Amino acid sequence: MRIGDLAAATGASARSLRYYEEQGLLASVRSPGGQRGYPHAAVERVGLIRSLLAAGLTSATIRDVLPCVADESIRTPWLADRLGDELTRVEGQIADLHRTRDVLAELVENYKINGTAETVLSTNQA
Amino acid sequence: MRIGDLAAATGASARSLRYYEEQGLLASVRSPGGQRGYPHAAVERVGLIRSLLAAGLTSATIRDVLPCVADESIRTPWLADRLGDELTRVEGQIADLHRTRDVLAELVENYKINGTAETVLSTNQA
DNA sequence: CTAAAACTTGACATGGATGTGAGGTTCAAG
DNA sequence: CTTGAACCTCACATCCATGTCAAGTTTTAG
Repeated sequence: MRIGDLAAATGASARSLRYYEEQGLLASVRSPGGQRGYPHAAVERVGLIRSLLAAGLTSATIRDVLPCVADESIRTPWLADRLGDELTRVEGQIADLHRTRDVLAELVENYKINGTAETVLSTNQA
Repeated sequence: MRIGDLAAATGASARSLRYYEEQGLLASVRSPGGQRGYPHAAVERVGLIRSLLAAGLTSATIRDVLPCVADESIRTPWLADRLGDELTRVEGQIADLHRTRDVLAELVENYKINGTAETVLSTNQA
């Protein structure tokens, strides 16, 4: 598939797909004329990339952590640690987000009951 | 308390606190000489602001959504919707993050077992 | 009174992913 | 062959919370 198709299939802009490639996250084979071609599996790959980006991983981190693309498996224990760290970070992020959600829910509640939102708004540490 | 104290108490930089004020998120009373003073409750307030920022709300949104600071209660139904939207968004974000966490966990697992991470890496839609 | 620490405003810099536009090439279809 | 859509590369713009630096003022402690 060509870049436009992949963009349509993933929701990522063509610009972003080129960027992912530039960052070493996504491979493509070029047509004789120089245009990018992607295997069908690229759709999932892009989904993964976007998820990780949305989770706050930086493209450099993703490159380190994501298997292959370029030079397959430089499996250092350092890398394993890295992965673990990111996992921990994301889990913390989820916990924080949970608290934030509760705060928002509380706001919504107070909003409904009286119109004055007597915000208690406790328990948050960024 | 003065800005330095609040910064120390919250982990936010003085720069950020001034920015929050500039954006209408945080109030202060000025000393005769023009320096900012905060009530004790500001600590919690800043915590809340930071949580919401971390959750991806923009400072403009927070201003809209957070009770008072400036003109208390312009309680339009529009605002209630807004709040609800953000709540929904954050909940979606949590769900996505959950999936991402699982993916990361999978990576870590594969990493431990064999050294080759045969990434299946399914089920993600940004 | 004085020096140091803390604060003030203002402006410019940063990062990271993405948008955007120019100017040119390739591809698919008539 | 021709045309228009899709693509290419480069480069600069944007967003938004923060960092950072400069030059000046206020506060606090000695």
